[in-house]
Amino acid sequence: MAFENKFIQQRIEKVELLRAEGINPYSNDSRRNTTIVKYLNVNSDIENMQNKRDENRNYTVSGRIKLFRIMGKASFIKIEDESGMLQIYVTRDNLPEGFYNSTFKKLIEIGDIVEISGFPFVTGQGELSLHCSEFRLLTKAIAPLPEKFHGVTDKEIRYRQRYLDLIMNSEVRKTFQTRSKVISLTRRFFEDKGFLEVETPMMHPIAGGANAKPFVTHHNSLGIDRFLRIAPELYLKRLIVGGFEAVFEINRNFRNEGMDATHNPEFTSIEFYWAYKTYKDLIKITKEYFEYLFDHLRLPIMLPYGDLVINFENFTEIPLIESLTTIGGVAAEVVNDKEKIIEYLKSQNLTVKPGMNLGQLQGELFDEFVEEKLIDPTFITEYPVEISPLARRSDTKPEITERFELFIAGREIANAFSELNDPIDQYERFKGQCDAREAGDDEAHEMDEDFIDALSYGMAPTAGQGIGIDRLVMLLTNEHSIRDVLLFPAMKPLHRDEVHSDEE
RNA sequence: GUCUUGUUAGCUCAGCUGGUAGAGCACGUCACUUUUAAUGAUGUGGCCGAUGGUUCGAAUCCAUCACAGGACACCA
Repeated sequence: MAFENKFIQQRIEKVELLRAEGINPYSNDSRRNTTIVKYLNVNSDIENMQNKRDENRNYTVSGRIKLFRIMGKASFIKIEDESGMLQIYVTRDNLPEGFYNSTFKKLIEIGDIVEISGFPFVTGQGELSLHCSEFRLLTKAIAPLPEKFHGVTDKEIRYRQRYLDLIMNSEVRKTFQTRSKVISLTRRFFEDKGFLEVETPMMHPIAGGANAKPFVTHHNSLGIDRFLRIAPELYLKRLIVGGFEAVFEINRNFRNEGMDATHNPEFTSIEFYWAYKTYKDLIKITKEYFEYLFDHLRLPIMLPYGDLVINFENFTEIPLIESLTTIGGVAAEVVNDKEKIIEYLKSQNLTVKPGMNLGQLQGELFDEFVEEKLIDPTFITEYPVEISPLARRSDTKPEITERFELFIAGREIANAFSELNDPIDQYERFKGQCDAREAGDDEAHEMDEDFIDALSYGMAPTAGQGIGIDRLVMLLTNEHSIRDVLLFPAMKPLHRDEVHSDEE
């Protein structure tokens, strides 16, 4: 039941006492005329003044009370707004008769949002503060804040009640400010290159564009199911067919899979498609993009990430097959022989799913022996065609595709390729995926005949790329769980009986 | 999905081999007009995650479940 907690009860009584005194505990007429950081900057000259004060200046600031120190007839409190923290000096004799003793000391407390007017001065301890001459309550908090020193550290509380985390941990706010900047810079970078931002459907009749299981939702008036999109790829390519030559979309994808430190059911990506370009051009623009981000976010080229230091001037390129031997340490005679790969994987105590083709086995070798070793930014190129159902074949080596994935800190950050625009080849590859689906691979692509129709009208040679924004932000903010870069990460419901279940 | 660790006051945490539950902060009362997690005195505050079991007796031992963290498996 709401409000049953005894501390909350106590505070609700204070709300009633305030109302009885004619004070609105949820006032709506804020008169703030500066932020805390501006106040601190504008008044930084006070400490050089003779009395360390200037009673002719007057400012009104607002914020949440974070610390409350009563010392008889005077008090120090600290209030915090989005910009920073400020100390306020409150004395009985500078406030209306009786206010200090009966209202300020009794009914105002940590967590309340207040508005204070007064003049700047520097305390004996040397802290620039505000000498209060007018004190107003703006919003009463009836729930007590967590402990002032340790704050809230319980991850479950931090994720489920993110607002509390944000109140108590100012560095969390910084992470999300950085995230916002990354998205805004990404948008500006591509716009400046002439890309058009577009929005394509989130509800798909066929979930395509990636190997993943979709969420299903239902359209009542049509009486049909729809899939939450797993990727915008096939729609963006239809736009290239339609004549747009450079498009991008920054938004959510949904995948019906497990959750862990690097997976949330909904995640943000940018996908961009660029006509008359190849994956080689994408490598160039990707390097440029990182340079742009690092420049505008003022990040060091030698970026610390956990125990690692990543050198963002050391971008390298290596074909996948080559990486298996030079980085993965797999013998050269093994990597192109299906039977030898199976033998090798088994010798390393790895289970091999039956029925895998050569390309899939090479992918397995890469995942097992190479991926985690790619710390500095590495473009792995030339992917086997079997694991790249939407990518264009190399003109000289038809068994591989013009594709790369970018790895940083042992993790995939981007996936890109010259797009397959041969409608018949695309049709055959979809059919291959359908066979895999029949054989039990529930993440294989489905046939999308409308997309084949689109390609039949001719899509200019095009290169396309997707970048996982969440993982990119993790990297740039030195966070190691995707939940720490999502404001409201997916959590299981606390009480099963409060949610609908289709089990009965 | 598997393994593993955790869940005790609003928050941060103690609680040993089973014997009626503890601290700090917060909150209440008192003192204090330059403090820095202010200080001193004093008091209130608990369905020990849930359900079963073992036992004369369970926060503690056992089982099941829920949620969370970590690792592995799969994926981006």
